[in-house]
Amino acid sequence: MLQDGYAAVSSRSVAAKVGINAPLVHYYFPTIDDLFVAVLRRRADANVERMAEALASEEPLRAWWRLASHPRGSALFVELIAAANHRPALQAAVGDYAREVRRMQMDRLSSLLGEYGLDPVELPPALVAAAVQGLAFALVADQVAGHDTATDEAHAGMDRLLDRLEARRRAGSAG
Amino acid sequence: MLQDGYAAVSSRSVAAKVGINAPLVHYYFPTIDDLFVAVLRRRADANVERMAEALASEEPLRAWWRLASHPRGSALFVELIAAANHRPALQAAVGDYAREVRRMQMDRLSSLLGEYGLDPVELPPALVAAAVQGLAFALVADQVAGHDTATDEAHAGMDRLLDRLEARRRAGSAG
DNA sequence: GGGAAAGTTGAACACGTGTTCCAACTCGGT
DNA sequence: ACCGAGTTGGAACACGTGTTCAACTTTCCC
Repeated sequence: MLQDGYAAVSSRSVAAKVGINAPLVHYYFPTIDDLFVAVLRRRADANVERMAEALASEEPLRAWWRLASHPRGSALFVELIAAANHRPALQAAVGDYAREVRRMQMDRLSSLLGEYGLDPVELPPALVAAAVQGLAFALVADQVAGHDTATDEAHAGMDRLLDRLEARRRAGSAG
Repeated sequence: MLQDGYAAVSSRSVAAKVGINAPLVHYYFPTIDDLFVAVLRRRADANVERMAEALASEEPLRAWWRLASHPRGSALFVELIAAANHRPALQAAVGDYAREVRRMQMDRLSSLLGEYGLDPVELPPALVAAAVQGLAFALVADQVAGHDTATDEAHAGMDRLLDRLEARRRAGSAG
């Protein structure tokens, strides 16, 4: 799926990949949509867990960013989101997942922004959450597509920004 | 394409849409890839122009944001980017376009960040550009997919943030 | 061991796809 | 009138798709 895009996923192609034949994948996943939804759910559940850990960790923002900007993980979600475009069942599942994660992030941010020295009025949680996620997606998407859009610079800039923010939070909690 | 996703675009479907039949679309666009590339280029050229205007306008950041967060425009690009996944020719064209736009944005930002009272060291142009674009994409994508991820809140927050930034720039240029 | 349940397969159906070939048509210029 | 270039349409090819069906094999329980 990461190699050839979601469009290359068919009952026969995945059957060949795992050494069985087509009808058997329909035995386990009656519909191809079911297959996609299962893949999404598996990955989504794992990610919700990891996101919870990240947000509860020592350096929440950095951990969140590391998770969000992880190439393989995000690339798969990009693919699934694209596939969801014309697959209502998958689209609904993606929506559920997006809503859950977004809620987690916003809840945590509401108490976290102050610690990082950010004004929650100037930068509301909904905006920060969407920005972090969107930025990560943009960078990952450009990276996997091979577009040369200064992603290195952006990544480096984000790392430095995180250094400063996490330092500010440490200083605040210490003082 | 916006209704049914890029996967619904076939020689026959577009032929039916314009009241001709399939071989004729191959007469004009020998390959379906050519069709996609043509659509991309048309839209991309228009967008490059609009982006140039936006960046040169009275309130560059707000204009940029308005352009980037425009639902129909961005939704089409989301679709094209997804389609590009397994269409090398289209992918290359998307890359060219992304690179051009990103360069425009970064060039302008390098002289603009200071005017907005932002530190170009703390927030390098590459990061800001990717963030704006990524945020817009995330919001538009969630919106068109119907995911309820507090996009209203995020939009409102961004509007207020832009108000403050543009005000700051006005004040700076006046004083 | 027997029989039921679970698992697995080959063949096929109907369909939509990109694309090609060729015949037909339109239409402007001479 | 006619001819040639540009344009359009019908039919078809080979292919991959989702899915179903009936048959076969394996596994497991009694």
